[in-house]
Amino acid sequence: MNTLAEENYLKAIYHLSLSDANVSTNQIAAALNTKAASVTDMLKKLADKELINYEKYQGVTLTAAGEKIALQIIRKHRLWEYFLVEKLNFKWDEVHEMAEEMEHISSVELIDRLDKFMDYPKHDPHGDPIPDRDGNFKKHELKPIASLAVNEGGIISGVRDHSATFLQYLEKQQLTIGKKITVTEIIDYDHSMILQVEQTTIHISREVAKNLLVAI
Amino acid sequence: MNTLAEENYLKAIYHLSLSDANVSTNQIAAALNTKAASVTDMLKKLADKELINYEKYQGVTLTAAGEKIALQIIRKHRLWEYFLVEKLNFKWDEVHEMAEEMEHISSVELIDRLDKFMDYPKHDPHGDPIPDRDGNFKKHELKPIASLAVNEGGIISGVRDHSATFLQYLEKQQLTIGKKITVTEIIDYDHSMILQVEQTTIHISREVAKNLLVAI
DNA sequence: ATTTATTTTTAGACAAGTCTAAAAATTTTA
DNA sequence: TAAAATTTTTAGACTTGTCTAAAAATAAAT
Repeated sequence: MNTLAEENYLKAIYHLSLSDANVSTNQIAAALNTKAASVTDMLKKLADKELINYEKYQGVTLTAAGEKIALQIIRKHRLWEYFLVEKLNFKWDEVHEMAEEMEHISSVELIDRLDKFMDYPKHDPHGDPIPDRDGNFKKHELKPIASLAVNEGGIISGVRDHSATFLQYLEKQQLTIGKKITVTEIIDYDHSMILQVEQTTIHISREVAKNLLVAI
Repeated sequence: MNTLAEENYLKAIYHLSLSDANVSTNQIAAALNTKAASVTDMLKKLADKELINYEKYQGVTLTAAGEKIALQIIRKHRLWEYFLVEKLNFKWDEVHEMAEEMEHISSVELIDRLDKFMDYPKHDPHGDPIPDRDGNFKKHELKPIASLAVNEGGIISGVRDHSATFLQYLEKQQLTIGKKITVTEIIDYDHSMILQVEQTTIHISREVAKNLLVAI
């Protein structure tokens, strides 16, 4: 089995790979709040285990084996988040830290039974897709509200920023997963947007619009 | 906070304290499957943190602070075991290893909500009492079936041996928590016992009788 | 196309937790 | 109660994962 640190590296590399095919040492250091030297040490270990493809100074990619492990950890993280929100009534901005611990519980049988217990949810409380036991999931085609034009709209289905402060802001504005929104106006000056959400009108900054995702 | 190793030591010392007031280095080493030298090292650390009372060669006891931590870990272990059996349908002989990992999830809020979710169970699947959030529980007065005389009986309410093989044996014989038993005969030769359990008669060895507990 | 800046790696060190081997303390036995 | 056996502790070493400081490689800029 892999250590906790190894699992966290694989997960970080997976997430970073979504934006950049080749992930750099510094990116990983920033993501894991550690130093580049420590990252280099760990990359050697992961390469020895053939979980990543690594050549000095060239950054890394996950091997098939590494990606499989990363997806299993992400599956566990998201299923536990769903559990915490749907069964234990935590709010969506409270569950990340707990799930960071719970994702390292090793039993596969446990997570499969948890999945069944909750009736095989497809998305976590933030709208992120939950991989099935084989690591498969269909990555939903979401776009930031910032990319919409006036009179376009969609269903709020995910966030780009998972920070508690952003989630709390969305909660307060009732901009939660599943709500239907339409862009009614875009302010030239600062690219802020005015949305129609059910009966109410909400004004959001470009910053928010870039981090809130809708399905068309 | 405490490391995983520290938590495991405190828990082991707590359990060993139930039989012997002063717990020896070797007892701890045996319980944790480690070496006496390693135990000595850890005892120094725990003593520095004032979680145990330790004097060289004299064995250890938990301080109030140490016992509080031990009871919190035991609370978590038993609540997760209950969850695994009652919600995820694991069998009582399958849950120990998983709970050993889950008991180290740190959030207190999480465990309190889990407790509420399951409607505040009083005992885990093996009959062991679950401490409340303040560490309080009433230790049930159980006695081994081996201590009963002919025509005495009681309700099966706990086990002394928690091994999977013993639990599987009990399951197969239908000697499970809650069953009412009566001793109908004790064999002089080997002290084995014949029990009446509902409609059936079961013959158990003295070994089994010593490890199966009843409430009178 | 060199110099400058940035990124990455190497080298050496440290803390936590473990080990083996040997010394010290305690307990048992004769 | 002195020798033998057992238990516990000390001493020194190893592994994992981390760090800082400095060297090497790569990228950017004049």
